[in-house]
Amino acid sequence: MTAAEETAREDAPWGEVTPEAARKLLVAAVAAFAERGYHATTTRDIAGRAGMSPAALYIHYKTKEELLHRISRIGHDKALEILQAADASGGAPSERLAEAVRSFVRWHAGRHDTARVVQYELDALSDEHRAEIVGLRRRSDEVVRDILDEGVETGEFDVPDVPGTTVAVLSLCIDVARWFNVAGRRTPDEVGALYADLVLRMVRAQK
Amino acid sequence: MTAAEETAREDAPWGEVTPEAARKLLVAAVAAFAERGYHATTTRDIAGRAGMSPAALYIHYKTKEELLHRISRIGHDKALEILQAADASGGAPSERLAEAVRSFVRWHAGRHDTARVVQYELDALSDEHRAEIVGLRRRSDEVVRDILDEGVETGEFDVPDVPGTTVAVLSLCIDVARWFNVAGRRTPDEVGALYADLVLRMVRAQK
DNA sequence: GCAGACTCTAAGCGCTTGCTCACCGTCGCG
DNA sequence: CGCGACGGTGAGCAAGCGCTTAGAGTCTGC
Repeated sequence: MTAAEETAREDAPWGEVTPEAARKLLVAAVAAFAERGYHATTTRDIAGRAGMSPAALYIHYKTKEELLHRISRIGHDKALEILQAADASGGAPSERLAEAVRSFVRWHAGRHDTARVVQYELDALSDEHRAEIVGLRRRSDEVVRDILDEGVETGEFDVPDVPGTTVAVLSLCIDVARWFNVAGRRTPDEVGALYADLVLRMVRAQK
Repeated sequence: MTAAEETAREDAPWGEVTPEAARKLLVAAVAAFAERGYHATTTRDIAGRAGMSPAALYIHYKTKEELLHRISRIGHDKALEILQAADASGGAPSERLAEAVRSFVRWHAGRHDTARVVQYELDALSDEHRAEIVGLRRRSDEVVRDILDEGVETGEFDVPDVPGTTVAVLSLCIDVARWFNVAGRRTPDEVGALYADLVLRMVRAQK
């Protein structure tokens, strides 16, 4: 992939899904799952939104659950990538923590339809697929926990309970996908900034 | 209702639901909805868990959605009551905020099956029922926002964005229902104490 | 001791669901 | 030009869904 193609792929969220018909179906499924939930969405609904017949879905995906799995997998990869990028950005633990929260929240707000499916439809996955996804989530956990540990070590943070605070920070960010509303007053950037500040207060970061 | 009956009702979560068969069906529905979600749960599943035939459900409830509505209504009443009780307990804003978070979180952890249904199945309600529930949620919002406002006024809190912080505090508490696991290491009391501390840090409460 | 109300069941109706299959148009290629 | 591969459709199947109905058992009040 050239640099230009890579940039285009970053800008177009589902650029890695080909051919185009498969991507159209997947985008339609994200919208439907986010709006009504996985179980309340029918294959006819997905195909209809994509402007295709119900049978077309089964040319590109074996089952409806495979569609959910592909969405969940790509979304979790993206979420982990965001946290890792923030961690790799360098700087003091407090800077990296703030950047992690800011960008993680921005994604959950800006792509709240995708995030809602990714975060709240785990139970609908098959046992194998769920196990795979849970592994990715554990790695996201570790990125945040490691930053907190570092900050405690340098004395920058005052956190008596690192595992508990890790859960709370991630929970706070993830739940943005549930309540965020495009019609609301705040932009994803604003929510990201607010939440980064709140989390720095939680760990009592010393500048 | 005598004081003794009131106490008994408090201890038994669904004590206000009568007759017993209706309560058994409702308890079964809470378990099933929490485990698999509203749409993935069948009326046969609910009746089976209650040890009854599918038709029995329709003697006590007009539809499956009415069952969800009763659960949601009772749960939201309880949630609001918890927050109001904390607010009415007197004391400084920081004490009332801590008590509100502590008891609200304790409920979301201890009754995480009920809370999960109450907080995450709103979309499955009919338009009228959802509107009623949304009204209750707004009142819960107001309790927390008022405490924050008071604390800012007395100078006890340092909160630049009260509406945003209100959303964050409630979101943090509510999401406990999603991740809390009985098999996990923490008790509801412990999570409540941890979260009360984290929230006091978020508002930079001065003792 | 029996009428009537109440609670529950067995059976099943009409419909929707996830998914399949026989078939068809449109390409690239020898 | 003929032909196989590919990506699509219309129709429909088996299963499961929410919910209904006819009738049976039980309990209460007179």
